[in-house]
Amino acid sequence: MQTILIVEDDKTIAESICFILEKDSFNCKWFDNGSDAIEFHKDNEVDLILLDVGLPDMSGFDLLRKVREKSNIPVIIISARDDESDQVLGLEGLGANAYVTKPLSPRLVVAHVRAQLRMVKPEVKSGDSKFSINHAMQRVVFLNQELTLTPAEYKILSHLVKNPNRVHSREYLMSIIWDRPHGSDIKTINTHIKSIRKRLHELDEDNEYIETHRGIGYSLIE
Amino acid sequence: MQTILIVEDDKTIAESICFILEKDSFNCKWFDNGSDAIEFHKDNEVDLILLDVGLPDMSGFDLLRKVREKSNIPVIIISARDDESDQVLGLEGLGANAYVTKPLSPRLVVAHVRAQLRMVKPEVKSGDSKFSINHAMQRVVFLNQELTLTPAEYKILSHLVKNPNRVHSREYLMSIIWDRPHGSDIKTINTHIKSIRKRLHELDEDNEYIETHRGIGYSLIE
DNA sequence: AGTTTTGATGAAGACTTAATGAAGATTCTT
DNA sequence: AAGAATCTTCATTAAGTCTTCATCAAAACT
Repeated sequence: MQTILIVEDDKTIAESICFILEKDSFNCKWFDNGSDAIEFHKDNEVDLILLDVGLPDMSGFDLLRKVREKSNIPVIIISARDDESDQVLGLEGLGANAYVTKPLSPRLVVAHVRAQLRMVKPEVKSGDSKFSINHAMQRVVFLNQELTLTPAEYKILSHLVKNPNRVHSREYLMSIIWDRPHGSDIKTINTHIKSIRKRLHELDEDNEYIETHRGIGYSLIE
Repeated sequence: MQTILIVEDDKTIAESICFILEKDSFNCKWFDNGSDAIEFHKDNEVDLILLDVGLPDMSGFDLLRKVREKSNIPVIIISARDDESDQVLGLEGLGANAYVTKPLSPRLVVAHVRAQLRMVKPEVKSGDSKFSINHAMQRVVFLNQELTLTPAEYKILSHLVKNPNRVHSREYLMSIIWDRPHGSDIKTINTHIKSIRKRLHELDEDNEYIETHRGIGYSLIE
């Protein structure tokens, strides 16, 4: 599932956008200020940012600048001002991907979100991976065998399989296990990874499929 | 050079947009009607389409539909109507990538064009740098090989790669390694640079990519 | 040339982070 | 409520990484 980060201080707007996004099966994360959003973006996997430039604590442009230091994900700027120089600055100077002006309907925002994401993930490659997912059975298939996994293991591994060759932070993997915030130790992930590795090694003891990225998290290599 | 196809029946607008695009070294091709544009698109390599939906001979939406039958290139819709359902139809239903409404300045249009093209070619290989960054894997790619780096090394090198040909002070590089102030010796950087150099020399022993600037810091040369 | 400053180098030790095995807590099932 | 499965925590061990230090080399300055 793709995660949309929405940075918007107007609660009503944020909520209605989130509502539609979540109905469209996006994972939506809302912040009403810039610094929390940056913090979240640092540790988590975010696929797109919806950014209101009028924030209480910092300019949306500053936030965008900070985000762009680290990543190239699509950013859609939402602005109350129809000011052209702002638009040019955002799009060209700071590397935003789209610029929409208020008033706007949530429906329209989602249309923009989809338009951007369509570009990023053009083809879902179903190559010759040793993994596949039997979604109906909640099973991960590895080397043509169905793995017996616990619910938490399934959630983690199926996510890794859907997004291989990509580092996933422990924080993010935690958020996959639970729907709601849950104050437990981040090291729990280590233990789950350990048991997933054990299961994989039962079928293929020669290869290591899950790679550790010290200080960050794990990735599945194809 | 990239070719932009502009479909717009207002000659003044088209010309001023073309003017700026060509100044920005795009190749710009203008049509004032849909059918000629489709004809051209069929036989030629086009990188982006700027499309006015109010055309004399056919609806811009029909044109978009026809284009989408065979290609996924970015399409920016220009519309005089600020009608929301049109926007949603264009973006979501027909797969446009952006939607801008008149009145608009050529400058702004070009900003949108650039924003779209940036996505298609995510890492601008400006010149053929031997470095690029695989952000998803938290790896620096050097001579098409992924480097195995420690967290500190990754932070330093990826920053150098993003800002090449530019001297970075040790103090600044320190601040990149840690989020919070950390009272350790500035010479630590020397050691990190040493190990980065070692890793680079394993793949290319003949060239020195990191230059020392006595009394200041280091830079990466392309 | 000699002195001083600054950087490079290699290696040791401190520190941080992850893997592991096992025990306790929780949840689910029967 | 008992039992099984699963999740989380904890202590220990292992591995990897960062920093420091001593020494050597290079450049800059007198």
